[in-house]
Amino acid sequence: MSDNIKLADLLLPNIDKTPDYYENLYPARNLPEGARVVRVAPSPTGYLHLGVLFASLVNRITATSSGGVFFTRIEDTDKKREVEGGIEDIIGGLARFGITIDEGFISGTEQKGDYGPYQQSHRAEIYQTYVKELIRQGLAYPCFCTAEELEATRNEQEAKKIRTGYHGEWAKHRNITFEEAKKLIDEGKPFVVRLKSPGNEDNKVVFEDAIKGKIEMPENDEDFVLLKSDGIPTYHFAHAIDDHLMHTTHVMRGDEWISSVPKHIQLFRLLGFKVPKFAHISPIMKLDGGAKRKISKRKDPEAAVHFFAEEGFMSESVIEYLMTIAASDFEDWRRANPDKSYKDFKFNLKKMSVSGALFDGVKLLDVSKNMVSRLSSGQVYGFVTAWAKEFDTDFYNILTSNPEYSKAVFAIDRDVPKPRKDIAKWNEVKEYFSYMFEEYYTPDFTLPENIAKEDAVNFLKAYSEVYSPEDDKQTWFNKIKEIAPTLNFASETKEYKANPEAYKGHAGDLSTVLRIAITGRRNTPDLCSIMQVLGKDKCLERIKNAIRG
RNA sequence: GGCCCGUUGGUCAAGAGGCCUAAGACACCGCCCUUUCACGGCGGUAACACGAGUUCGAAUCUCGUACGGGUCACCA
Repeated sequence: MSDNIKLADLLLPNIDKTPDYYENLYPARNLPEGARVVRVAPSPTGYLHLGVLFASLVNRITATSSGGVFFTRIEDTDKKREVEGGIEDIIGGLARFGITIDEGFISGTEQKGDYGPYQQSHRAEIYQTYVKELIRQGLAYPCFCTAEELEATRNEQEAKKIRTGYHGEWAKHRNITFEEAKKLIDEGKPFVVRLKSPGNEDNKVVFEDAIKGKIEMPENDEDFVLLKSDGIPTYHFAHAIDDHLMHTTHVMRGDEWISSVPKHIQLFRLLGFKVPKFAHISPIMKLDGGAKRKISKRKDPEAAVHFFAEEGFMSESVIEYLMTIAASDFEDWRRANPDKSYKDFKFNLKKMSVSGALFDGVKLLDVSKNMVSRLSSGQVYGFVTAWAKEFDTDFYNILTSNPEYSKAVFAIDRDVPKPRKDIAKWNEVKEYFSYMFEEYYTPDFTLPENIAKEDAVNFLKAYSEVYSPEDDKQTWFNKIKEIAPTLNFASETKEYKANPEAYKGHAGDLSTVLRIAITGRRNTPDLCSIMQVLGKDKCLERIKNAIRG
């Protein structure tokens, strides 16, 4: 028996399977030509982050566009950083944003698919089987260095201005013998398994990134860690094994991984795996002071996707906005296909930006206003109450105490050919329609400077005589026009503009008076509709109060 | 610092040697429409980081500089 094989048995005595076992267990997928198998592999270290949502979206539409598969995999190899409920938060969050998952974790607790388990902490035996094979082939070895020793090596390298890391002559245990290893093991010394890298820094590894194009980097010569001392793999190793066994065709992830690609390619080749295609997604940036930087969980509220729910953004609006960042041709497509789902958009990785986009909250607002404007009053009622139930129970109780009235309020200037585009998110609704609810209404009969108080009062008196809650828009305005001349106001705006000295104002000014009396504001949606919804009693009462001053 | 990547108006971006006197969207400004405000329509301000080179011709190719970003763990 060779030393390598003895070493492998010494290090991993309980592993009795061989890679062949798993190769047979997870056969190639039966998919049509061109179908892409992609995944998002979050680590449950916190809540769903905007960047993860974005990467998931890009993966999702890539799978959809190619008739492929999108799966999730939980990368929980770092138990120290794990957060309770993290899986549920992330996977559940994706679901709430309408990102459908074909395979892997489909909720916080359920997984489906033939290539699982989809959680790295449950795949230890698989990883160890492959590591054992690498050791047998002399491509991996145990390293007994302590954190202190590694630190000392680093300091020495820095002092000598040499490239830091565990490589070449600095790789202390690279040529450890079976006997030496056995002795240390018998002493109970912990160890990690490192790759015995055959790479040479002077060689170049070239790969074609589906987003960034051709990238050339020095070959990896670092004997990086494959298996940590707890027997769990590092990201690099788990990535190679999992994406091979799960038959991922395109690895699409954040571009912070680019610098690790030489390690990954080396691993795939050494293991005899087909190297997948890589697509590195640029991060969403944020302006901080004058500097652009990657959006950060710690500093930016909008980094946590939960922020958007609290603000009352529809998840569809956030997705729609993210699509405009993801694909430069998406907005053109949207104009041509206003009613289609973004899922019908033919996504092309080539249309992704090579550099990171600044998160533009103003643009999100615009996108969102357009989305909201397309909703019916019933839909708005559903969304607003769902939002208020969680974030504004007072408002929720008022809305649901009289659903028909609430819906009528939301129907104002809505269920019409050209709906208004005023509301972007649900937390604006209460303020926007505050005058429609007695609980929130604040009377304020402050008139514009060009209208005399006396005229306003006289107008309101005259108007309350002829007012009828049954009036349609035309009749409603005609009544104002009829009163206008009696107060020396022009009935028609054009008359007034042609001869402004002859009048005190025009009918439009009088409607403003009425508007202020009814709503306490100068600007509102259609006043006639507002008065119809408010009803006769309230209108008359508010007019009366205004007259009284 | 080493190694990668990037740099077109305030923002997102089109652009792959002549079609660029550089598209479109958001934002901003003006006008029109209009009972207010929105909507809508029309118009406007505003950009190829800098310097060399290749070429008849460069936003597009090459090199350098500057600036920005990423990465250098038993974290992902």
